[in-house]
This record gives sequence, structure tokens and C-alpha cells, in this order.
Amino acid sequence: MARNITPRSADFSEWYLDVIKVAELADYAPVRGCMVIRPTGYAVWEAIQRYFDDAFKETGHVNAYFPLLIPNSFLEKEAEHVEGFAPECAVVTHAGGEELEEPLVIRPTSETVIGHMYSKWIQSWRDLPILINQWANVMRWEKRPRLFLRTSEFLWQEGHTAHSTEAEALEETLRMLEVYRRIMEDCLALPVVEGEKTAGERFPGAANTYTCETMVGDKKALQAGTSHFLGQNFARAFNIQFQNQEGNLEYAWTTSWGVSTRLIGAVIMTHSDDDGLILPPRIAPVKTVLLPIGTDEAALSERLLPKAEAIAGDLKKVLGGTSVVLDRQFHMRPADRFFFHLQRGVPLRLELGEKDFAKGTVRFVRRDTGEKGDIPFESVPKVVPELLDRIQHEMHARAKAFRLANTARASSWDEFRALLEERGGFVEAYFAGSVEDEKRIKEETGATPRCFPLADESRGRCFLTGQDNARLAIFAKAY
RNA sequence: CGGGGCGUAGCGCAGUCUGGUGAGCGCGCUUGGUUCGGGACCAAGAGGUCGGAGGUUCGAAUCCUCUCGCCCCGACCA
Repeated sequence: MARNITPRSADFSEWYLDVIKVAELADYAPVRGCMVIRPTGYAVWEAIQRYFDDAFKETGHVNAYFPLLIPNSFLEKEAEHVEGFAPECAVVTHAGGEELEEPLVIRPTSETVIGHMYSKWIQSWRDLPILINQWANVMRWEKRPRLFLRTSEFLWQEGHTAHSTEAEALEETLRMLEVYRRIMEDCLALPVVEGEKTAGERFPGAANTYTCETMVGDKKALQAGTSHFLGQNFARAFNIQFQNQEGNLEYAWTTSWGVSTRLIGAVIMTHSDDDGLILPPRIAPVKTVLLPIGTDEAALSERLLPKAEAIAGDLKKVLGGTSVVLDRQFHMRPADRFFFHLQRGVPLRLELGEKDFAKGTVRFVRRDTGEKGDIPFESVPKVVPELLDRIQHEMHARAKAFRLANTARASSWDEFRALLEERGGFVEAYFAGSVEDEKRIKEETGATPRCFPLADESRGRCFLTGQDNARLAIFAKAY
């Protein structure tokens, strides 16, 4: 058992921060709410980025970069947008030793600048669609920062597209939501619920917001990514018009969608344990570590190390060069070396001691379950990738089982309230309430509607208003 | 931003109420030795302007004022 980590059951928040510290994922920066993403954390982000970036390109998107600073007036062009974001904007008022004529906002999101540029680039229906993504940092001065989940500055990806028809824009919104779901499930092992946000939870300025909601280890909900159908709201605000095939001027239909470094927080909170970080193999910078173990220096240098090098070499061919590490920390005792990699979340550990060498096997130990076994030398390049796949799938399956076990159905207010108080987790209920109802529910239970799951199209009587033909919603306390 | 807690070595803490002779303890770190397949042991060391600024006092980690930061609970949110 780890002695430098608060047990998860004792204090989930402390545990979460301890895991980040011990695994060296991030550290606090000198500026409030800001974090330094350390090399290990950044490597995880790069792995995540790669999957998303490839998928964006496969779906026809291209990357570009828009500026960090946005004229204050841009934000004000969309009424709901400014209302939603103005309170959390950092604003530059001075530059070059002088006060600026117009304050510049550090982007909290880029719909406005991009809208401005799109209005210049789009004239004809032939210019559409525009499918651009950018990888960037944004800044939102949140009241209560928390490493990875909510920092003042964070890294993300924001896709911004413009289309000539409503149907096409809607299709794009849902296509990217599905891309998100697929990568979150397949690569981050995060089982998510795709759903539509309620009016009260919508992105400021959006016509409709879709989300991938996940449940983390303390049964709270976390919005892992969102995809917004912006209708013509931003097109009107920024005058994004095009001439259609009939020669008439029309406003474009736009979308935006994003995932952020919050995903790293979601992975930590979903999969890790009291010993530290557990990473799904597909996003683990180091997928497997090979440890020659021995005290006899001759045995080490003549047999164990050369064999370990050979095995590591074979594995690198299968898994990729940087994801296999040969541990040479011989100044440390074996147990310390085990913990070193354990706490950093390396999915699979391979040990090669004299006993193993004599048998012609390596000993494997799974990070997620602690399961051990022996692999004959010659099968290592075949078995290790299989094991990593199994770990990947079982991590996902466990997280999904956890969510299902902590999801319940409520048909009345009393039941709803009791479930949230006594069990926590997700509570499903038919809901047809207003934004005011959402607020009241939050005040009385702490829970918010997370989404209307797309997969469930059933209708029923609203648990709150009694209205018929209400959609099924998921409620939970959320990060 | 409101309520509560807390800042003393890299980490965790004692000391603060009741100011007073060396600023201590555990873990970690360095060096040497014995150990070595799930967090060893012995010995010798290094490491602090007690979060910061100002004040009271002969004297401040300790008392007062201001300030910064962290954690928890709310409101705001990717």
C-alpha cells in the first residue's frame, strides 16, 4: 500500500491531488489557478492529442491557428455569449507601456475571432463547408480551480465549422460527438454517455449542445467533451453570409466542439487507485517496463541485462520505441523500483530475475489488477501486446460496470431526492422542466441535469412537473 | 466571491493558547556498510530568512494589522 497517498476512501480530493503529485503529472504554477504540466503529464496529453488529431483529419478537418487576444468588442456581438463568458475573462488593458484604446480579452474560446475571419473568407456556397480545428490554450478565470479539471489556463482543441445548410451542420455536430465518444471509450477507456444538454446547461450562444458525460470514481459526473450546434447565431453576430446557388444571401450554419486537458483528470479519477496512477495502455507514455532483477553483478551483466536488452528490443519493434523502458535503476531495491513504476501508472511490468532466466520466462505483473504470470522469452512480443489490449478492455469494462451499478431510475421527486442523497451517482428520470426547475433541483439536491441520453428515446411522465411525453434525463452531482 | 480549515526542511507534522537559553520529529535526500522477487536496517551528514509585508516588544514561528496561497463546502464553469 502506498504510504505517500491519501486513501481514496478517506478523501477523494486529496487522493486525486496526491496521485497527480506522486505520478509527477502536474504541479502548481506561481499564478493562481494555473498549473505546470510536467513531462509525464504532457506525454499523456500528446498521446491523447494524437488520437483526436488523426480522427479530425480523417473526417476532413484541417488545423489552423487563431490569435490569443480578442478585441473586447467581439465578445459583445453575441448577447448570450458575452453574458456567459465575460465574468471569467482575463483582459489585457496595457501594452507597450500604454493603456490600450480597446481592452483585449485573452480567449476563453474562439468562436468570435474565428467567426470574424470566416465572414471574410466565405462569400459563396462553394466556399463551404469550412472545417477547421485548432490546438490552443485558453483562459477562463474560474472561481475554484482544480488541477486538470478546471484550471485558469488550459490546453484544448476547438473545432469550428461553417456549413451551408442546417442539416449538414447538425450532422457535423453529431459526427464529432461520436468521434469524441469513440476515442474516449477506445483509447482513454472512459465509458461515456452521449447526450443532449438541457437548456440550462447549454453553451452560451449555442442553439444546442451535445455532450459526452462520464462518471468518475466518486460517482460524480464529469463533462468530458462537448459539441455545439450554433445554428445561425454566430453567423448573424459576425455576418458570415454566403450566396447560395439561387444567388440569394444566406447566413451560414456553424458548429464548434472541444475537448481539453480535463480528459487527463477524468482518466486519473476514473481508473487510478490507492497505489497511484493507472493509465490505459493506449495513452500510457510508457506501456511496459522491463526490470532486470539481481544482486549478483556478474549474473546481471552477463546474462540478465543482455537478455533484457534483447527482449526490450523485440518489444520496441511491436510497441514503438518510446513505450518500452528498460529499468536500470540498480541503486534501488527491487521493491522500490516496482513502486516507482506502479505509482506512475505503467500498465504492465516485466521482471527478469535469475529464477526467470533459468526457466526461460519473464514474470509479468498487471498494474490494474496485480495479476501475475510468466511469459516464455520467445512469446513476449506476441503476448505483451495481447495483455495490454486485455488491460485496455478490462479497464473500460470495469469503469462501465461501475457506472451502471451506480445508475438508478427515479419516477417521483421523493424517490429522486432519496436516490441522490443515499446512493449518489447517476439518477435517470423523465424530465420536462424549465431552466428554473433545473435551478431549483440543483439548490435542493446539488444535482444538475447532465444530459438527455441520445441512446434512449423513450418518453414518460416528468418526475417533477407530471407532464407527459417527457424525455429521459440523467441527473448527477457534477464537477 | 461567501462560509470553514490551514501555511514551520522536498513531503507529513509538533511547537503558537501562556513571547525568552540550540527551531524540533517522522519520511525522503547525500555518503559508507549490510541487505535485495511488493516500500529494509545501521552509522554519519546536508537541508529553514517558521508563506510575505508592516507593527508591538529588550526579545516574535508565537501577539496585532494587512496581504498572498492551498484545501474543504457553496455559487460560476471544458
